Amino acid sequence: MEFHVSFHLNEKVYLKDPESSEVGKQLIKTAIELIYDLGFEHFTFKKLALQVNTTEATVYRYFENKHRLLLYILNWYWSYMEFLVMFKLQNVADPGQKLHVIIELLTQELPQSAGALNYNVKFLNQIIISESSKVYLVKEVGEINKSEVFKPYKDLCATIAQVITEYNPAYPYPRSLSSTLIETSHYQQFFCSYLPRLTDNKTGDDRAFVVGFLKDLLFRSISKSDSHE
Amino acid sequence: MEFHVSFHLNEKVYLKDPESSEVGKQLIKTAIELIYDLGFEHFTFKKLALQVNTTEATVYRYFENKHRLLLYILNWYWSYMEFLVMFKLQNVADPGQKLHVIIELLTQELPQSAGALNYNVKFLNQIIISESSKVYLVKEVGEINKSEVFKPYKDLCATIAQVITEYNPAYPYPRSLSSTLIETSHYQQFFCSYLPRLTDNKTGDDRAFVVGFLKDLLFRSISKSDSHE
DNA sequence: ACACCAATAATAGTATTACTACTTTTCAAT
DNA sequence: ATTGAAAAGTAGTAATACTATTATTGGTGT
Repeated sequence: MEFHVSFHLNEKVYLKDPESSEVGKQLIKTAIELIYDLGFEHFTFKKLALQVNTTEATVYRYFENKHRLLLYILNWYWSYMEFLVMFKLQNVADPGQKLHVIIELLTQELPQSAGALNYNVKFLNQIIISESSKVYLVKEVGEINKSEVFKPYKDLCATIAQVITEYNPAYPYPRSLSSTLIETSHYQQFFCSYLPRLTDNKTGDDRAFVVGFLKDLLFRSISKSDSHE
Repeated sequence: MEFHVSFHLNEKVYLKDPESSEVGKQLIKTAIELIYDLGFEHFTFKKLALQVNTTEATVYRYFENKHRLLLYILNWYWSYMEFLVMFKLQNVADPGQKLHVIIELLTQELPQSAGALNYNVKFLNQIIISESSKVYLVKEVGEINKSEVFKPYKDLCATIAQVITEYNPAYPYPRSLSSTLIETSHYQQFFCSYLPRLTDNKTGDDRAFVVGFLKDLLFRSISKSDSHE
């Protein structure tokens, strides 16, 4: 079965919807490749325009700056991730089982098949891991937040938090634990690759290690046993 | 009692030791103020030179680029934090008590009195929270890591991991948990300030909330009770 | 078919940033 | 005083982040 998913991303992220034109779509696809190749700080609109065989001015008609373009990519990712969570939890009744599925989704590579992605999933995943925190760790975060462009992240976080509360209604930190799981999934994978002494990964399989760590962290935190002291 | 602490930071972080001259010291002190005011992306050597009444070329004689300068500040912070941990654990025997002290240190503001800091501690703390991950979330991380400039972070992480192992020798993720505590301390504080819906903070006191969350996370993770399922 | 208009794209800039090469000054040792 | 090394300043360049202006296209109405 083939199907097509699309989200209407907050219009304030872009100046002109990149989905509305062929060049626009090409820009996103190529941006993902370039950000992966160069890293976000070395990525420029000039290089992007060159790669897509258009001009810098054209790129600026779609996005205010490269930060907004990254935000667009992440909005897409967060929306897609929440969709996947909803979808995969459809017929799972047990909240514990739901949480297992969620951890796998947060850590495993996006399925290339599902959804409507011509995007390179491997690259997209690396971008999520290495660059995502750069969209909010900026001086302008307060201003940016006013335009609701972090809503997909907050929604994803709220969705996970709800399952946590379902599992253990008495747990007092469902949202903080959700955001911690998301962030920890990213930088523990990053650490495994580049600063392994910040982890305990002995195996070769980074993802498997991170899944193990996250599940331990999650289920011990929300277990209904009495407090520790 | 007044005392003076100093660390010999890895020479590969700088081109010329800023501690070796009056201008150098002024550069660090002013850099902390400017990075706090402008955010790291808007901070430039030109602005720094202007503020210190010197020239851009002089700043470049101390640091290869602004990324290295940030790395210097963080090296200083990590070294100082590890010193504080060692110092404060001196007469604490119980590993559980030790971990309480560590969480407080990781989350509370640095004591202005202790050490030899003319640095503005309030600013420094915000920089740690908002900018620290930018020193390793870069394409060049592998290359940078070779010169051992992340050693202070790894050491701090190892020190905390050791206390965790002391508390529960069977716990399989002491290092990952340490790095998670450090990182989580930062961005949960950041989220409390700017994206509060990613947290469960209802009180006004961000730090107290984060301390509570981290202690819960830590002690539930390493409690010796049987596994959850 | 042709003029007209709006949307879209390309050209050609500017200001700032990141960095470098070269020159000048300082200041201690002869 | 003279010299030579270290430190600091001057004056650039190339790249980046944008912007204003000019050209091009493509669809309407007559």
